[in-house]
Amino acid sequence: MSRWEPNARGRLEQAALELYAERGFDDTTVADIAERAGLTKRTFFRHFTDKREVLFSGQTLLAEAYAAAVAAAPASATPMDAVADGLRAVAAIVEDRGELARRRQAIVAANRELQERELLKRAALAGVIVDALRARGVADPVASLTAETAVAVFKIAYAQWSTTENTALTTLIDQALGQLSAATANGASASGPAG
Amino acid sequence: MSRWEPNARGRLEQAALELYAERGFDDTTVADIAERAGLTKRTFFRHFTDKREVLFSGQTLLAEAYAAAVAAAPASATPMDAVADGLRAVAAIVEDRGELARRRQAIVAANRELQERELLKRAALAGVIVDALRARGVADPVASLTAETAVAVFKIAYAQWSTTENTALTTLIDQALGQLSAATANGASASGPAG
DNA sequence: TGGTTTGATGTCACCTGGTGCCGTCAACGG
DNA sequence: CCGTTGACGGCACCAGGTGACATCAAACCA
Repeated sequence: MSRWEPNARGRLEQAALELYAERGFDDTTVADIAERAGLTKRTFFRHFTDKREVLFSGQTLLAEAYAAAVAAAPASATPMDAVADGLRAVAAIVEDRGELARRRQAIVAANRELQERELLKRAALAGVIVDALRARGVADPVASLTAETAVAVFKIAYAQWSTTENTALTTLIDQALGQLSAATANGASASGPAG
Repeated sequence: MSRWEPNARGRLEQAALELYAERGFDDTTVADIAERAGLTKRTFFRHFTDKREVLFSGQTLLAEAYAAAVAAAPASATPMDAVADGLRAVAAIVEDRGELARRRQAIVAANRELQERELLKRAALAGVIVDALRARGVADPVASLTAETAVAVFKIAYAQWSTTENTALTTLIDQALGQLSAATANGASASGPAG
C-alpha cells in the first residue's frame, strides 16, 4: 500500500475548484484547500507556484494544441487562416470539457486577481502562436499582429459562449472572424487621422 | 508650515521607480520605498492598493485621452478609424513622457508580476474603448473586436518603439494598422477550416 | 535478502504584502 | 476659542510564499 493517496495534484485542483466556488477566492486560504485535499500548505506550493495557478494548469494543453494546429495548416494558407485553424482546434477541446470550463469561468469572472492571471495565460498563448507563425515563415510584426488578433477573437467568442447557451464555440469563432475581417478591411487607413 | 512634506504620492512613485530600477522589483520591499520617500509602509498602502500599482497610476490618464479622441472622431469615421484616432492621441502623450515611459517599460519587462498588471491595465483600456465605441452606436461584438484589436496594435507598436530608436510611435502605429488591414482583408474566411 | 537511494510529503521558522484599528496633530471652519 | 477633518504614524495581525530539514514507503541494487 502506498504511503499517500495518489494524484495529490488532482485532489488539490479539485479542492480548490470546490472551495473557490463555495466561499469565493478571497475567503479561501491555501491551508483550507490543502486540508480538504488531505495535504499541507507546503505541498500545495510544491505543485503550484501560487494560489491562482491551481486554476490554470490546463492552459499548457491548449497552447500545445494550438501550436500543433497552426503548424499543420497547409502552406497555402494565409497567416490568419492558419491561426483560425488553431482557434477551432482549441475550441473543440474547450467544448469537450464544457462543464468544467464554465465552472472555472464563473470563478475567474468573480475575481480580479484571477482575471489578471487569465490575461497572462492569454498573453502566453499569443506568444506560442507567434512562434508557430514564425516557424511558417511569417515575419514580424505581421506574426505578432495576427497572433494578438486571434487571441482577441478567442476571448470574445469565449465570453459569448460562456454566458449564452446553445451556440457552439466554433460557430461563434467563425462569426467573430468574419466580423473582424469586415471591420478592418475598409476602415483603418494607415495614411492619417480620420478627422 | 505644513506638518508633512508635500506630494507624498509623487515621492512614493519616484522612490519606487528608483528602487525598482536599482535593485529590481522583487528585492525591493514596500518599507524600503516608504523609507526613501520619508514615509511609512502604512501610508504607501493608503496611496496605492498594492506594490505593483505604484507604477501604473498614469494609465487612467491615457484611458481618458483615448476615450475623448474616439468620441471626437467624425460621425463618418468607421469604428476602426475612430479607434485609430484614439491610438494616435495616446501615442502623442506617451511620446511626451518618453524617457519616463522607457524607464518604466524596462522595469516592467524585467518582472512577471508587473507584466501581469500591465495586461490588466491594457484590458481596462480595451473596456474604455468598447464603451466609447458603443456611445458612437457601434454594436457588439464589433465594438469589442475593434477595441481588442486596437489594443493589440498599440501593444505591438509600443514594443517596437521601446526597443528601437528614432522612429516615432505614431508612425509605428500607422504601419501596424496598415499591416493588420492587409493580414485580415484577404485571409480568415469565416466559412471553415483552411485545410 | 538486506542495504541504499530516491522522491513525495510533513514540520517549522521566517519574511513580506496587505489590512484594521487607534493615536496624533496641523489646518480649517464657525 | 473650540470642534472637526484629513493625512500620517504605530502596532498587531493574517495569509501568501519560501528555505531547510526530517520522515518513510518504494524502488533499485549488490
